[in-house]
Amino acid sequence: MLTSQRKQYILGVLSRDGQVIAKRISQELDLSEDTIRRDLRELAQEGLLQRVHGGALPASPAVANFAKREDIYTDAKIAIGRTAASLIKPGQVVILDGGTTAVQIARHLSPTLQATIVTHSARTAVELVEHPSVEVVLIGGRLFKHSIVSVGAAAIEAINRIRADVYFMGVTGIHPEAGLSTGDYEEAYVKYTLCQRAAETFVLASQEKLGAASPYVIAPLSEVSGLIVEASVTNEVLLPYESLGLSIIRAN
Amino acid sequence: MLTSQRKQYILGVLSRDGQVIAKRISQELDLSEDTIRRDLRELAQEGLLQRVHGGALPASPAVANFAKREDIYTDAKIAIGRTAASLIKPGQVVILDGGTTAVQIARHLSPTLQATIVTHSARTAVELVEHPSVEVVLIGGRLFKHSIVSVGAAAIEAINRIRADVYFMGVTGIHPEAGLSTGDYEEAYVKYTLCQRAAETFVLASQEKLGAASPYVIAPLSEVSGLIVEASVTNEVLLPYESLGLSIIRAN
DNA sequence: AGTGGTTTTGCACGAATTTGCACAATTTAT
DNA sequence: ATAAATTGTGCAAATTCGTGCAAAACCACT
Repeated sequence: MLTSQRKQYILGVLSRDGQVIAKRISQELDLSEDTIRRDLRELAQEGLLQRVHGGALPASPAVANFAKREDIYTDAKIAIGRTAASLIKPGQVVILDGGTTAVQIARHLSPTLQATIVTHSARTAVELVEHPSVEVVLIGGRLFKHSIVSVGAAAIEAINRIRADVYFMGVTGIHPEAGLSTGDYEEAYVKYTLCQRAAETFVLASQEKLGAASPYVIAPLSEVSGLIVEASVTNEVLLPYESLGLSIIRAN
Repeated sequence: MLTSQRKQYILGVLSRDGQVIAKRISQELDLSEDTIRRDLRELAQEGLLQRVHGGALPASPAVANFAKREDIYTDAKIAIGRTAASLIKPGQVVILDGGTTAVQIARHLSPTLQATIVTHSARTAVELVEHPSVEVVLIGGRLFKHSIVSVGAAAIEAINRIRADVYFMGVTGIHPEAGLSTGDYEEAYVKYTLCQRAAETFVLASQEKLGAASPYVIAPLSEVSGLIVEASVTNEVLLPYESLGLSIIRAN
């Protein structure tokens, strides 16, 4: 990777996340922290970012506000997305759901990762076009406009042709007894089918989803392998899920 | 290998990979790094690329992106898009292709139009989410990243389940004898199949496509109903197409 | 063919750049 | 207040760069 590309990458992370953490970049790119720190120093010299202890922030506060405006950019979703992305191993076939958290996963895939990403979300697919080395399989069907995902018989049929290693599922409700649920009937079927076709399923469980239930049940919690939760969730809240045998992955 | 060929090769690598690494090129072509460096220096002098330590990057990534974005908004494409949109009647099943002109069609659909839009372009599908009353059917498959469309066996199979009233086809070449052509092998098959499944096919024929030919043939001109061209095209240029019995629709 | 001039190419060598490590100083967190 | 993390600096190794130079290839013309 060329030096100027690396700087572009850093600026990309900055505009995506609204912040840069030197240590994290060095891990993502497999370079020493010294090198990243040097880059940050130079970029700060050019006025492209503001150096702070531990990393960097956008040069002008206006940029930060812009980045945070959409709800895609909440810290929790970024953290969950990054954590989910880090679970993917080279060569795996991964199913990404629709929704803003899934978009964050797509954005945080290691730029050198070689994998196949299956998605029924046109939004996620468009995001993945930027990634140089992942193969993308798009599931077609009737478009459910609210969340820009394919649903219906055609989608189910296409999904049943796939066998994936892992599925990152987005939901609107996670409840110890009611299980996983969402707000659309067709979408619930699609999510259930995706879950069936993946060896492991992890649920993207931002704070407000825990303990909630939506009208349409996707599957009981026994069908999934674990939850990816934000760091701030208390152990107490997670207890019922742990006792169901789910592995809990904390994002950081 | 001739010097100018080598430079072409370097530019080819640059546009494919988005980067050039001097050492790698010298190994691939079995030449000294000095020679490659000289080439890079000269190409940079001509403004065809941007020299960086270790290799080279596109002349100006910002400019390239900007041009790509700007590309959607040429007057001709807007006019063609608006004209194509006006041809759609309520209740029809319409196939929209990928490409920037198709996006313009999507944007110019009457907001009260009730119709079904079939597309294999994730980009076009996302655009149509804004439209309140059209039903969208997304064709899935392997994602061809260059144009963000689904291709491959899965796409062909899904398309064969459809019967549409009209298909608006985008191409890169329209030639009286060579017929319709495009730059990707798989994409040509998808376009051909879409054409077969539509009662009528109109080709979105911006000025520069007329008389041009690309490597992969989609279909002869006899397979389509007509061309939608921009207003400024001379009658002379259109004569060969009219004599083939194609109806010519002028955008305005 | 031969010849003189130009271009291209590879090599040598010193300069510049990049990168990772050690270490001491500083900041942050517990 | 003490421990942990982060930072800047100096330094050495590796890579890359530019320049000068000579051999080879190519070209135009006789």
